[in-house]
Amino acid sequence: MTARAEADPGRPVGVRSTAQKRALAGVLARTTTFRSAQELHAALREEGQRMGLTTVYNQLRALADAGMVDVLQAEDGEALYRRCGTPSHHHHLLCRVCGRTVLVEGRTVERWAARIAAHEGFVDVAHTLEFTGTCGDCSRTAPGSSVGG
Amino acid sequence: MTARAEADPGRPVGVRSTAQKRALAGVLARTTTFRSAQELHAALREEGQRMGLTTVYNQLRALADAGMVDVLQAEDGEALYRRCGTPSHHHHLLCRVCGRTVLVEGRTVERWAARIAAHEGFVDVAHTLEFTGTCGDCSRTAPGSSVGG
DNA sequence: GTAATTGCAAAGGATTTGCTCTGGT
DNA sequence: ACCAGAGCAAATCCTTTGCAATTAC
Repeated sequence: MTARAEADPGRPVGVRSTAQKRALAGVLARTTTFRSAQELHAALREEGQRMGLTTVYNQLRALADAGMVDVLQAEDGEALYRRCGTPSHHHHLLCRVCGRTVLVEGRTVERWAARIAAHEGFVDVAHTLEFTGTCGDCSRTAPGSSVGG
Repeated sequence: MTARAEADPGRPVGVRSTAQKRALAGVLARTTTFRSAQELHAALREEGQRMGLTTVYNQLRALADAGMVDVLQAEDGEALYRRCGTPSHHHHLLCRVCGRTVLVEGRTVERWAARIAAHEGFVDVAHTLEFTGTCGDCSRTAPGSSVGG
């Protein structure tokens, strides 16, 4: 999905403030890379937080719905989350080795999508666009993978 | 994924010809829409073929690796397959109601991806781009879903 | 006090793996 | 005969659901 439900960023999700919500928000605030629900859960546990996996999933979904975190699908299908810094719609270039991400502003696809939709008579068109590659640091460090052939 | 392993289309995958491979090839040949491994398996079973789910997955993966079928991820994460008609890299606009797909030639993204990769110092950059919407027929038939708000 | 939240346990669903039997060549 | 390939059963993995205990307000 692309542009989704909008919400006022900065306002807590849900009606009550709990230690779990705060803890998760804390980890997300301190993290700059995309992390899976499982990783976040593990991280929370490591720092001594009492936190259930279910709650992590619940919270993450709520945060995603509220537009407060970005969600992307890793190549293996796992969902990765990160706090959303840019409110506008955008995409990411993800390093498959170190997980580093670069923001990619995507005015181009947006327009393209709209044009195609109109041309084909489709409505409610959403798009998924993700880039995965090996960043400069990692391609120098890690061997292997070059262009096929 | 973008450019993948290349193979000679038209040549059977694997060394031996089996009834299962032929049956799967048959269904794929007769189908114009993307279908999940599970659906293909069910279809094969219905027409009386003796076919195991495992085999469907194995074959599908082999065919995908050989570039003989297109694979795309549905919104719910399920993988969908269809025989590949166009050898060149392309994308799809998928109707989330009836499953109809429209081919989208994507020279644009290709170039864009290359430019971004170069600019950010990434190598081996692949991309995933999918469009989902409701096609004209379905938006007329099925109610609901209009632009959010 | 009351309902939102938490989170364990179990379910669910796609895909893979272990391993043995079958069948193509 | 020999090994690629078929396929059942069980295992994985991520994610969701049921539901009772907890706790913010």
